[in-house]
Amino acid sequence: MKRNLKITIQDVARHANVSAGTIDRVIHNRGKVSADKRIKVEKAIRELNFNPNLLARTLALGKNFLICNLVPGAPSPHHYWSMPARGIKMAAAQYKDYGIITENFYYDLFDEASFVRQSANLLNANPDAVVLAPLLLHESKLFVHKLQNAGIPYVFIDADLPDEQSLSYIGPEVKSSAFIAGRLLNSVLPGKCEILIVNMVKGFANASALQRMEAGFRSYFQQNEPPRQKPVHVLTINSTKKEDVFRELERFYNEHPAIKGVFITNSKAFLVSEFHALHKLDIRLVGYDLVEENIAHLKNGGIDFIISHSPVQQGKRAIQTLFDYFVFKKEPERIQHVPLDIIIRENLDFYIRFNQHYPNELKEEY
Amino acid sequence: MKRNLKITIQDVARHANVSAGTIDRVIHNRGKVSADKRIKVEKAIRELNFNPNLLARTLALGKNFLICNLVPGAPSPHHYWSMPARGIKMAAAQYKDYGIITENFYYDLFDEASFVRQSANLLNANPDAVVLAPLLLHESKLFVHKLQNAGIPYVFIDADLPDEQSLSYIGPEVKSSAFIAGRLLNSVLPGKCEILIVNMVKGFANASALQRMEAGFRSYFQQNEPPRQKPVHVLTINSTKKEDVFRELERFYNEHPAIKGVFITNSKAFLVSEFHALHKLDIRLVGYDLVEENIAHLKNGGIDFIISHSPVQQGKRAIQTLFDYFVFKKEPERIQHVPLDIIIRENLDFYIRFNQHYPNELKEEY
DNA sequence: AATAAAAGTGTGTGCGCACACATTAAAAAG
DNA sequence: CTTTTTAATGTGTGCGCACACACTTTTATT
Repeated sequence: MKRNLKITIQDVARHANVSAGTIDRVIHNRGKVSADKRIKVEKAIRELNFNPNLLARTLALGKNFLICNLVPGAPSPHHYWSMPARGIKMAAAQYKDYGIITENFYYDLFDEASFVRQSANLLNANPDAVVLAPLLLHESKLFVHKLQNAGIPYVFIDADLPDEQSLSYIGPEVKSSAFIAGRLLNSVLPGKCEILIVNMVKGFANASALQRMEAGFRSYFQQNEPPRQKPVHVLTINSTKKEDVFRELERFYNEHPAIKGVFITNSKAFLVSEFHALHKLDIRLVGYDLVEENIAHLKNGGIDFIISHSPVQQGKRAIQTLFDYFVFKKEPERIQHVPLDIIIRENLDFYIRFNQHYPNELKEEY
Repeated sequence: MKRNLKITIQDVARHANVSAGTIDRVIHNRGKVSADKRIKVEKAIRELNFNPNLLARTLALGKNFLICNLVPGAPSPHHYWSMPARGIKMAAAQYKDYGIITENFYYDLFDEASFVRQSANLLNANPDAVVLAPLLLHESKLFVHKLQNAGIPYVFIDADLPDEQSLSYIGPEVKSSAFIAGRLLNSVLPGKCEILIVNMVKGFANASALQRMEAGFRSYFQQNEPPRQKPVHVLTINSTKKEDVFRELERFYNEHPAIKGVFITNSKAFLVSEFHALHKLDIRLVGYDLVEENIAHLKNGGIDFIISHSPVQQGKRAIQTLFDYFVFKKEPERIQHVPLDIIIRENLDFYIRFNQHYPNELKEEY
């Protein structure tokens, strides 16, 4: 516990034989500074390795930035969308003293009207930046254009709209992700069998992402090295309700008894796993997202692999990106692909513990 | 960009009809405060949801904490130990304004004397806390006891000494890690073949960790579900030099031609991969750590899986943990196991980009 | 040469907090 | 009922910075 030995503006001022104000002018190249003093100051800054104290700066500025998040609501704390929300919350806590304020607006994935409503509410809040999960294609585009007109910067998480002018996209490269799913699935499959992709969609969520996923997955089985080259079927179910899924699976499996591996393109792999358990089917499963139910089925062996797109990190990084953008004026990378984490029973617990439950969860006590 | 709407001590003071000084006394329960005022103040704090501004607090306190790190030196920027160092640097940059100062002391993994020397230097620096990679068992214990006597808290990264009183251990659970290695290796192996564990050790680094690794790895093959149950050999090479390794491998493979899978317990899997390439051997490989050479061999297919213990995160988390400990007086968890990340060719790039090269790398410009 | 207008520079205040100090009220001692 | 002691409370300063303002030089204008 030592006393401060930091270089301050005053130190630089003394060293350059000018006043603090001049240092300030040089740093922000505001106002008039004579050439010789400017040079002296720059020299002093270099020599002393002066680095402005971000704390003091933030305090003095007293500026606040309002970041509004428009993401799907999470019906329960174990729902997928509670994870990005958690990441956002963590980052918000971390940066709150720096003037970052966040406000969440939740919409219902299956209710376009709710998106429209909430996006209007969001605009009313007059944000400085927006974090958006653009899962409803059409509505998202309209909304984004409004942001564009209002000059409000925005970042996408989870899904990208490559044609739009977002500051950044933070999320997976779904094609590679699905390719990996193929590789993992194949590694636990016998040489000869058939494979199924299961889509569950209500409405027209993000059809293009689904297509890229399918393409990525298929491309693994189209290469004919070792024992790949398996028939790949697709089953699309217009619901995520258990009874609907079970009915459709039953029908499909009856017609295709050679299916030995299934790839589920959303976070509902556990439903398929339940079905397999019920009918004592020995079928291997790869799915997405570490939601509570998938965790359970990973543990009991019903699911072989889960690919996780670090949803918590996505939320966190979105806020960090905007923070850097505002405070450091740092232009972010247009695309920030998240890791494609391979989760199996054995590394599950470590992953969850380290990534989800980590601190900085605001401490209000002292 | 809004003006501040934060609750300050002054707000609380007005609301409770007392002066700022009294609020301060209540918050830090320092000095004398009458019962009724204390209650009023506490009520006001609750009602206004007052939260002290960490920035202002840090600024006012002007305290500095010196964290000294004693870790192996990295001969090149792609060496394994440059990664924890990077994490430390990142976290140090993040927290520098909060008064966290870090200083690094590097020792040579294969030179006990260097450890002793550097640990003495470190103590001279009079640190408030220490981050230690206790890879030299004996010397580390001696050193840690000195810290203990001096009342200096410390955390371990990468390896644990469970008997010591460290604030926290941040690193892998090696047994599970090796078990996963077994599972992954087996997934790319034919039903019938033999398996090899390769240890490369100079001196007696951390024999116990090696043993736990072996045990974890073996335990996978001792379960007799599907097609496990393979003979597991061990080859220990007292060197990491290419010629030594090649010679030993050649000798061993001649005697054991049925080897089809190898598990390398340190970060030198690429050496074995090179050997395989040279002799056109079709042998599958699992190893540790995303060092540059392993990355290359993952890409060219010579290595099938790399398990990564998030070395960058380890360094980062170590500093974060100490920061929370000092600033928030938060007692950390004794064990913080890092994720056991499974890296294959296809998720490699995403992993590296996202985890290693992320910003907050100090900005020294203006 | 006298004045006006820039250009260049220094000073002072406040951000929210911690802490030393000054002040006042109440209790103990005489 | 004073005087001391002690408990209770208020005030003022500084942390490092940004920014408004006042001030002093130059330079341009007539």
